[in-house]
Amino acid sequence: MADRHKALSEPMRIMIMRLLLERELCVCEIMRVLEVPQYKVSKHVAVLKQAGLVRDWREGTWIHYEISPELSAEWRAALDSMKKVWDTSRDVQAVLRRLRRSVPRESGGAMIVCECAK
Amino acid sequence: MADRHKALSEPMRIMIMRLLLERELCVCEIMRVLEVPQYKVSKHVAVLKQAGLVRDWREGTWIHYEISPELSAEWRAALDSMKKVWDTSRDVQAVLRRLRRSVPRESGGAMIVCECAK
DNA sequence: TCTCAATATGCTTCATATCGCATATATTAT
DNA sequence: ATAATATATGCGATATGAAGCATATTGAGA
Repeated sequence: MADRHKALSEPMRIMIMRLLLERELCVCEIMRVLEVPQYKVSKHVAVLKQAGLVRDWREGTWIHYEISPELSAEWRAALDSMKKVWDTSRDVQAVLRRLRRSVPRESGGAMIVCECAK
Repeated sequence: MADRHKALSEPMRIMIMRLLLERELCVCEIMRVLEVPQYKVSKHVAVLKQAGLVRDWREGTWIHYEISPELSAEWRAALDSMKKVWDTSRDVQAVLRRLRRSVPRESGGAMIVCECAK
């Protein structure tokens, strides 16, 4: 139980959870919305999975993540309350806007450019 | 915001928060209910205070802690949801029972015995 | 003022977490 | 089989956090 709270005690993981509360996403989408390197997303998402907060499944070459459908009613309600807390943050709002803009493809840079958000 | 979640990511601090959701308590009551040394309670409670989750005030020689009355409506609701999650834990239930039994005074041991719960 | 109870804090040690980077794995397409 | 994309993972370095113990602070009372 404390493990789940610990998983939720990291800014980037909070962001990821908030995004997944919006809709399921693959790793490359998350990295582009948050503008962070791939290994960070993979690792943080692994912590959330380990805590039983999210679930993943594979579709071809990429992997999707979503809020675990096996969460108890109590946890679902708690996440819903936390969502309202998180949404009072400017940073969270900004990231949600980026998500809704379908994440326009990055031009250059050192980051890998994926094609999953067709 | 992540600081508050971080403050809530520690088992003992979750316990303390749950106790304070029941009623305000002084440090010596908390240490006897949880059966932990004084310095631990002081330190953990300091983290909660630093995160703005609790407030303290002095009454003579002892110091009382309570859930901060300045929390936003969102945070209040979130704590209430978390409370329901926490209450599904056997450990939490056991501690709550100990609290309701007015914390019978410890006989001996290395711990300081306080008199605050007259 | 001296003592004691209640609480806080400084310091060291040990464990855990995160970052950054490189590399490994898996899947699809050629 | 080879190449390329998407994702995961192992490792070293650094940072953060908690435990334990000793000590400091504060207030009440003799």
